[in-house]
Amino acid sequence: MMPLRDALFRPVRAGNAFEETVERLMQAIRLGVVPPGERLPAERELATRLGVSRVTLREAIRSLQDAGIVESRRGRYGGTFVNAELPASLPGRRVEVPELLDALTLRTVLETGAAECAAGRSLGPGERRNLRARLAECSSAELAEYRRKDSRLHLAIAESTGSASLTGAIADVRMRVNELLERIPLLPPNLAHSNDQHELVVTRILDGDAEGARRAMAEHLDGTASLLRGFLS
Amino acid sequence: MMPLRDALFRPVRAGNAFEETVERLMQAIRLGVVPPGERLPAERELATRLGVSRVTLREAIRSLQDAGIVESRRGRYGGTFVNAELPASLPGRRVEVPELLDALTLRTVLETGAAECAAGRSLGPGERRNLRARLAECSSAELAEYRRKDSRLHLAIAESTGSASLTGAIADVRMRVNELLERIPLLPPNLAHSNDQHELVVTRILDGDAEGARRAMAEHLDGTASLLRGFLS
DNA sequence: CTCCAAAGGTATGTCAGCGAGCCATTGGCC
DNA sequence: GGCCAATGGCTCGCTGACATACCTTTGGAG
Repeated sequence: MMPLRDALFRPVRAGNAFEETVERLMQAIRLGVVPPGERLPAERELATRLGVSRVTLREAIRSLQDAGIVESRRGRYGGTFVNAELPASLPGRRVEVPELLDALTLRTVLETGAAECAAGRSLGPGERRNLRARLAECSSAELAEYRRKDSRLHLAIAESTGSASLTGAIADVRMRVNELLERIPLLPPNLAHSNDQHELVVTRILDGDAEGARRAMAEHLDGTASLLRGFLS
Repeated sequence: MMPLRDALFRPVRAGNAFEETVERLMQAIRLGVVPPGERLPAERELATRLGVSRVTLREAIRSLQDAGIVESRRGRYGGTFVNAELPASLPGRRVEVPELLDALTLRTVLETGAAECAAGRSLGPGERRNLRARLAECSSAELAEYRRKDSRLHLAIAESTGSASLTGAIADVRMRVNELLERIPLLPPNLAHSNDQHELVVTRILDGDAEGARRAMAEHLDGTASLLRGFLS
């Protein structure tokens, strides 16, 4: 049973401002939106965009520095840069099965919906190029960087729905699922299969085949979903 | 263009604790989860569930009292009750078109996905009864209470996916869309048509016809979506 | 009738988070 | 070589939010 009120009277805030800020920055880095070597926006601008004070943002950045994830340089053309070598993430807490199913359900709904929606729009040349570029990056990715490139492709698909809320929701759920995926091994055969599926999804989106894109995405997601259910139950 | 970074470096918090708490309470009331005449959870419990201090929760409740939405009674078996007669909501701010499309896109993805997912599960007798009850309530609703009963039915569908996150996301997006819908008139013919579509969606969910449930929900949502696009563009 | 449990109402001390301003460093431009 | 704009680094006072404790009201149980 999952009473409706539990879903509505859930916590208003996921954590304090500091924690949520760290979470956001990690999201941008782990999902490959700001790749290794690149610079985050300047503190003053980033603080404004995140709706957080510069002091709080700096505390968050500081904790990423301590974790070896970013480095800051002063002076003009300075800034905060994502390290080229990202440290392996620590194993998180134990995950309950209901929590897992919840995340997987939401992911399926959001990502299959996004694929269908993206295919149903008339994409601009920039968007089409973006999709193809992310697909190529993903195919040629090493094992160590695969999850990041994979997420980056999925986010590109989300982005091409034109809905910022949808994109944000997908980013959030991907963070939840990736945290779980990091506990199970990533094997080259899975990776090759995944690339084939990506190709199919992107092709159908570019062809405007909404129903086909949805089905291809559903099949793709089912792969990791059943892997996860197997490993964590 | 909707750069990916805009979707990720969005504000960490939608407002201060007080505002977000008011929003949550309004959500429960406007979406019909706590119907007129019923009692909210006790302050101490509600504050805990919302992850907010009792002082802040009380400020929020106070502002709902001032707006004539709830009333508080002291003593044992007292509490905070939703008023039987809810005041008409004030016309909100002007809405931009991109914001509208964003909300509608997200709604379509979430709700068609939820319908499909609900149909694909084996629902328990309680869930089946719940769906039928909400459907009946909706059919027999007066104009004034239609949006609330309608939302309550859609939330029951969301709930029967078993995913709390999905249910919460649907509640959020419905609040956004309802705010827009309140600016356009609700006519009896629309209402009758809507009821037919509801019936179709629920029937297909109960029959386990996932693809059909999705299509029926998509059609249902298209109705209000095109109405909205017409009125607000 | 009395008591008391459960609910709302109130007060207070503490701390996180904010805004604003200033300092320190750096590298390109003139 | 000197200037200066853009960046990170730092400080201080103010306010919102919180935890905690206590008070007041109410209606049923005994």
